[in-house]
Amino acid sequence: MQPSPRATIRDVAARAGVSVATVSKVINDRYGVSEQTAAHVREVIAELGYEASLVAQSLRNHQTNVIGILVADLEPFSAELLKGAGDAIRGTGFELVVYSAGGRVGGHVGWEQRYLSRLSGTLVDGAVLVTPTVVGVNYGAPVVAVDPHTGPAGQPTIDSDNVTGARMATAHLITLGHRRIALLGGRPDLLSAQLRERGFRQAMAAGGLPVEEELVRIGEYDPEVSAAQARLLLALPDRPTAVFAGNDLSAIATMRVADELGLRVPDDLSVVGFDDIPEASQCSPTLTTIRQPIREMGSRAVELLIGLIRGAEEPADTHIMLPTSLVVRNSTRAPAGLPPQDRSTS
Amino acid sequence: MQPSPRATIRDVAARAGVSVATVSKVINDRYGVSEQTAAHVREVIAELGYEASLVAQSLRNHQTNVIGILVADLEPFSAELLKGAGDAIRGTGFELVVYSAGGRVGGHVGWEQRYLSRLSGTLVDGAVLVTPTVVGVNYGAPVVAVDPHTGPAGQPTIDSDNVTGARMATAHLITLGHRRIALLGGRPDLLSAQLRERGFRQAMAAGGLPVEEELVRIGEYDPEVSAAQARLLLALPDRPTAVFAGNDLSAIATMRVADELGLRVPDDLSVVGFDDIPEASQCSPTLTTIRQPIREMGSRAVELLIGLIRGAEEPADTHIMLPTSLVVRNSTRAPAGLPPQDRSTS
DNA sequence: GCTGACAACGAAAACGTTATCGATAACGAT
DNA sequence: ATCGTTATCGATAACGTTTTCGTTGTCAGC
Repeated sequence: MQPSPRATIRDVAARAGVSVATVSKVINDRYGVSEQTAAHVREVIAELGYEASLVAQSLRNHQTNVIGILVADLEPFSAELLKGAGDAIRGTGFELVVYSAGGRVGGHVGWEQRYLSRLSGTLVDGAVLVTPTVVGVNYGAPVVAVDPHTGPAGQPTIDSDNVTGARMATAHLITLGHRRIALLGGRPDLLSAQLRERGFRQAMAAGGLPVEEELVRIGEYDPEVSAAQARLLLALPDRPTAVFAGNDLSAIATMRVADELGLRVPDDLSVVGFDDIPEASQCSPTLTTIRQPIREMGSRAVELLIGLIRGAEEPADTHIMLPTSLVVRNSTRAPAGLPPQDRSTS
Repeated sequence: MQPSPRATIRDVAARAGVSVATVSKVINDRYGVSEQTAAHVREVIAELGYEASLVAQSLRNHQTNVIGILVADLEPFSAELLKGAGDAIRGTGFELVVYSAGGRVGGHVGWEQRYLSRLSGTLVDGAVLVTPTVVGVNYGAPVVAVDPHTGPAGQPTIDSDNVTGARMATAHLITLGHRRIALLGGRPDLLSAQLRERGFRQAMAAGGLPVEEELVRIGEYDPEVSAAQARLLLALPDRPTAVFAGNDLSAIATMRVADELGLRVPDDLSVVGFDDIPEASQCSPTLTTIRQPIREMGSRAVELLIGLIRGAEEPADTHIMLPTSLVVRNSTRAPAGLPPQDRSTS
């Protein structure tokens, strides 16, 4: 017993003894059909288990009620962002489809364009681009960028306050009494990495501390690369007493390296991360970090996008910047020899 | 300068001086058009930047070339599975759309049905269900289940060898010399949790060890719940020297609790997990665990599904079971007082 | 009993494709 | 010249909707 090949609007019309136009009106709550017949049609619809074909509707209406979200890879940050996007989309009548480039982006600028040209206007009504390498391109469909590589220009953008966050992280370490503070930066081509480095330097300057370039490394936001750099840092003759890592993944990798080398966190080394991904509160020791409201960034992105799709005339350079905050956990402490002082800075 | 409203096949036909039928044939490499005109049409297509409307094609062809993957939530396991699915789908001509229930499933049996009825036959050609609560339902479109709650029945299914995995994990601990071994099980309604408990009991029996029911707890695969249970376990007067956790998330939570209580892993407590999610090799200490080939499970699922969509007549009870393996890292050791022995069991 | 207004409904075009099938032309064989 | 064959191409119906607009019926008001 194979299932009957799916009822169409014509089947419903025939069965209810009305025209397809009437059925359509009932479905869409359009004016011009008596409550009596409407009720009857609804009965038949339920009886047949009819559901309108999204494909046909899309063709007719020139919109698919689907929005796409493009990510380079599904690391914890993207996954968290997806959750936020998923939260925001519920109840809006839109569906969310996720495209992952599967991590094979590899510094390839413009990966998102390949996807979007195929998709836009035919499969999705708009898209959220996560960490796009290119902004300002006209894709023929609304697009909002989250945490883009390049500065906000031409496209609505969402990110968090990277500069202030980095400043808070560094100030926290300085307040604890650290003086030799290393920076394990992100990928230099990413705007967020540049901003975090800027915040770091600002805080160091404000604290009257010189930035020793020897202690500024590039971890590329990647656990492997960061681990290698951490190994170098901690092998230095006059090694840093604290590390500010560009993201939590790097920070966790750093803590692991410290552990391998017999250094205890936070006793021998303080570590601060950035992002506050779920793992930050799970690992041991739990990680002091800068919280980005990742989920909210996801939510706001789809809300903004849906607004654009519905025709809202946002200025092209809308830029939503969400606040960051310091979350103090167990990976930071005053350096050996100093009594612990202030623990709250934010 | 707004973008011209997207070229249609008719525009191409007009510009190239041929009929739409001919253009269609060129696009789909159908027989019946001379190489000359084909070349010319291709030129015009490039010139206009024409891309066929996926929506119109879907309506006409009764297939969307999209497959859906439904997950309850985006925890690390699902995310990893998605990557595998993404790998497998590249180059097949299918697109992958991800639906996440956003974690609000909450033991609600049948959440997947709501989604699928709207989707199948209209937005997707088939679907992969991750950890579905219901199997054997006819959705009118091909479906394959990954790691289902209930036993394999009526639907092609993919999972890993949970029983053997759990047996290996437990045997590893027994070989190290542990005798008081606790089980921090998963959600009792999940088949995988039941099978892992079975494997645990088999290994204990094989080792001649009694299972003390006091040491068998339910962690529900959830970090919070597991942490609470771990606290109880480790506060026991005669506390276990080793814990076999139902998944890595629980194992990591257990290690954190141990840390809080001043117990050192692996010196004072050995911990084994299950899954081998990326975090398992990142945390400190790194986690001894049972590796499930999660990505491969994702790949195999979409391969199987695409086969079904293409008309392959798989028997409805196809059941692919992938092997598990023991990965020994730094969270296990012989109990205090005993010299370390065998470290390799697999 | 007419007219006008209004509510309820349906016929048909359109959205952008693809498949079928008939039309035309070219050409070799009879 | 006629026929059959083959290669190339185009007109058209269909896929399942929505929307426009015309048709019909009803009824109040004169």
